[in-house]
Order: sequence, then structure tokens, then C-alpha cells
Amino acid sequence: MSSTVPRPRTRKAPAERAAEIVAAATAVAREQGLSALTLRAVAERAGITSGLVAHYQPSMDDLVARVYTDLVEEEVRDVERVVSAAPDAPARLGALIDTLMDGARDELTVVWVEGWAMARRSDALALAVRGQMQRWQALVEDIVAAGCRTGAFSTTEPGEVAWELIGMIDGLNAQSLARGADTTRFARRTARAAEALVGARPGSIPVSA
Amino acid sequence: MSSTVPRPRTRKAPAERAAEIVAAATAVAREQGLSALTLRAVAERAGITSGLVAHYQPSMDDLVARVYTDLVEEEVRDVERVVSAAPDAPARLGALIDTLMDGARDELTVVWVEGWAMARRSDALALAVRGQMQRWQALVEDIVAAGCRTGAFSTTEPGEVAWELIGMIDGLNAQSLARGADTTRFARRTARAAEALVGARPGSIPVSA
DNA sequence: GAAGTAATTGATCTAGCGATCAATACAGAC
DNA sequence: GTCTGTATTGATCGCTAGATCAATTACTTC
Repeated sequence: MSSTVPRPRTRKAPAERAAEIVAAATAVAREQGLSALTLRAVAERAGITSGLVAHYQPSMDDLVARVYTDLVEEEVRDVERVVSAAPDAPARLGALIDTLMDGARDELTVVWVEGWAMARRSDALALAVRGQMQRWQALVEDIVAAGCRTGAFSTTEPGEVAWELIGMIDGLNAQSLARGADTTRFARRTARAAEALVGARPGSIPVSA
Repeated sequence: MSSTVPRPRTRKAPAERAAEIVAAATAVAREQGLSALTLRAVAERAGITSGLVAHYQPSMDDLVARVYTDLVEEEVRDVERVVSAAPDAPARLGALIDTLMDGARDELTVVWVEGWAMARRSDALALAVRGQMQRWQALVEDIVAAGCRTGAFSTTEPGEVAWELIGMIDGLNAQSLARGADTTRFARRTARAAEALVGARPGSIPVSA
């Protein structure tokens, strides 16, 4: 029976439509993870046909990489803003630990855990993941290097320490995701570990949690 | 043309065949990751039909969970053996860090990164992941608690510290996997962080790397 | 107001997934 | 040597994925 009523068409400028599609994809990824990014899921979210999504996106792999990049970039900017509000290097490192472990970022944790896994089958995504990791590393290295100049920290390898700090925090977030536990209670202890890594006086990195 | 030559049949005892299938699946997972565990991939590896794999495995989700459990359990036993060879708690913690970060476990890192990601869509796997995480935690907690009794460590929460140590190490391994970098160079620094966490004298946890 | 451009649809193709099952042929019991 | 139970095959179903494309229709332009 119900001879399908033809879907009303809304014709938009290519740039606008393309932006909408990326926005829809980003929303899907945020809510359901990167692996939920299918041609059809994005289309439904954007209120269009899967064919149109494909028309604007040469391949799904590319879209996934793009969305990953966008999401993480936004997070890095957020954290950058929070961190730069703190007065000195120890306070900044504390603020970094606080924000990254306050449990308000579970959606993003899902995104990059899936990103790590999926990157093994997608060159585009692998590239994106490596690129965003370097953003994080640069952000943290800046803080550590600044602390060294002040004399608050004393490591001779801020770059390496930065990698280690990120790895630690990411690992704890991923673990909490898998366990369904809260990351917050690890913040204080993580600050102690961070002091050892950057060579700061014990207790000099403040965390609020 | 080529009327397909019928495949020769080898009839085996159910228990034997079942074991073969699990073994084949484990091999596939080790070499290509958990996400490569398909009915057909396992069948090809075992030299049988996909139908037979399905016959012995009620569902693929279960097989994945089973393989995950087997692989991680084997790793835990390996590490347990290595660790118990060390004379005291600090040496054991050092040995733990050494083995887990010597780069010889990349295949396993792939397995549990994928495990974390896939667990979100498979209850059976989620259960397995949580179970194996607790195994790890128990192993590490034992070491930390022993160190506390000796006086080498001084934390009042060995269980929590154990979770944190595991999270750290896992995160660093996952990061190295994604970056294509070597984890080994983080071992020494990780030992310093571990000392801060367990409350040990700086430099008291030995690492060989 | 007409014409042409191109954004959009909807149907379709191929591929791979887990799962199911009638038919087959192997191995052990007698 | 024969029989019988069942391990095993091979074909198939239903589903979802990415991708492609002719047909359609909504805009812009003149």
C-alpha cells in the first residue's frame, strides 16, 4: 500500500551542505563513538540520503579521520584555555590533570580508544591520530619546559616527560571507561606521579579534586 | 567448468576439534587482532568450513571473549612467573615494568586496545575485559602490599595504587602502539613515577632497560 | 517566465558478516 | 565387512556496510 511519499528536497549551497554533513557526523561520533559513523547513520542524522553523504565525502575513512581530528582539536583548545588560566607551571599541570580526569570527557575517551583501534585498519585515521597526539604532546611539553625555566621543575627532557604524562592520563581514562569507574579519585595520586616525572617538589602540583 | 573438487573430510573427536578451533582463533587474534576474528577467518586458519566453526561456537561474541580471556590469562601467567623470580617487592615492581615495557608484547597491546573498543558492543567481551583487568590488579596489588609489609613501600591504599600503575603502563603501551614508538625508553621514568605512587625511596625500584 | 545547471534522491551493486541446515561421508562398534 | 551415528560440508539466508549512478527537481540566471 503506502506508496512512499517522496521526500521533500532542500537544495543548499555545497559548502553549507558539506558543513552540515560533517556536523552531523561529529554529533554521531560524540554520542555513539567513531565506529557508529556509517554512511546511513550520518545521513539520517543530517536528514538526508546516504547517497548525498557519499557525494560529499569521497570515502568514509576520510570522514572518520576528519571527525576525529575535529573532535580532538576542539578538546585540545578547551584544555588549552583552562590550562592557560592558571598562574604558573605547577598550577597549569595541576589544572591539566584536573580537567582531563574530571569525568566530563567520557565521550571523548570513547572516541580516541576507538581511534587507536580503528587506526590499524585506516591509514587516514592513523595519520589523524598521530597528528593529534603530537598536539597534545606539544601542549604538555610547553608547560613542562616553562616550569623548568622557572625552576619549579627540573627534568632535562621535557618532551619525553610530556609523552609519558599523556600516556599515563590516557591510560587511566581508558581504564575507567572499561571498568565503569570514576577517574577523579586518581587525580591526586597522578599529581604525585607527575611531580616525580617533571622533578618537582612533592606536593607542589595542586589538584582540586 | 571446474566442478569443485569436494574437500576431503577429517573427522575428529568433538573435544579435539573444539580445541583446534579455539587455537586457530587465538592464533588469528594474536597476529591480526580481535577484530579479525571472523567465522571465515578462523575456519580458513583451522582448515575447515565456517559452518563447522559456527557448529562448535554458539556465537562469535562468545568466541571473541573466550580468546581474549585465554590470551590475557597466558600473559598474566607469564608476567607472574617473571615477577616472582625477583627477590623483593621493589625488584618485583621493577621486573613488572621491565617485562611489560620491553616491546615484546605489541601483539597483546593490540588485543586489549581492541578489546576496550569492542567491549562497548559485546557484553560477553565486556565481562571478559573486566575480569582480566581484575587479574592484573590483583597481581600488582599483591606486590605493592608485600612491599608495604616489608617497609619498602608506604602507601596506605595498595589496591588503588595498583589500578593506577596498570593504567599508566597500559596507556604508555597503547601510545607507543599508535605512535609506532618504542616503550622501552619510558621504563626508567615509569619506575620513578611508580616510586612516588607506592611511597618508595627514589631510585629503589630497579629497571634494567 | 523559460532554460539550464547541479544538488539531491532512491534504487542498486558488491562485499563481508553471523548464522542455519539438509545432505554427505567418515570412523568406530559390532 | 557392514552398519550406524554424527562430524562435517557446502549452499544459503538475512543483514549491514560502502559505493555508484540514472533520474528527478529545486534553484539561479537571463
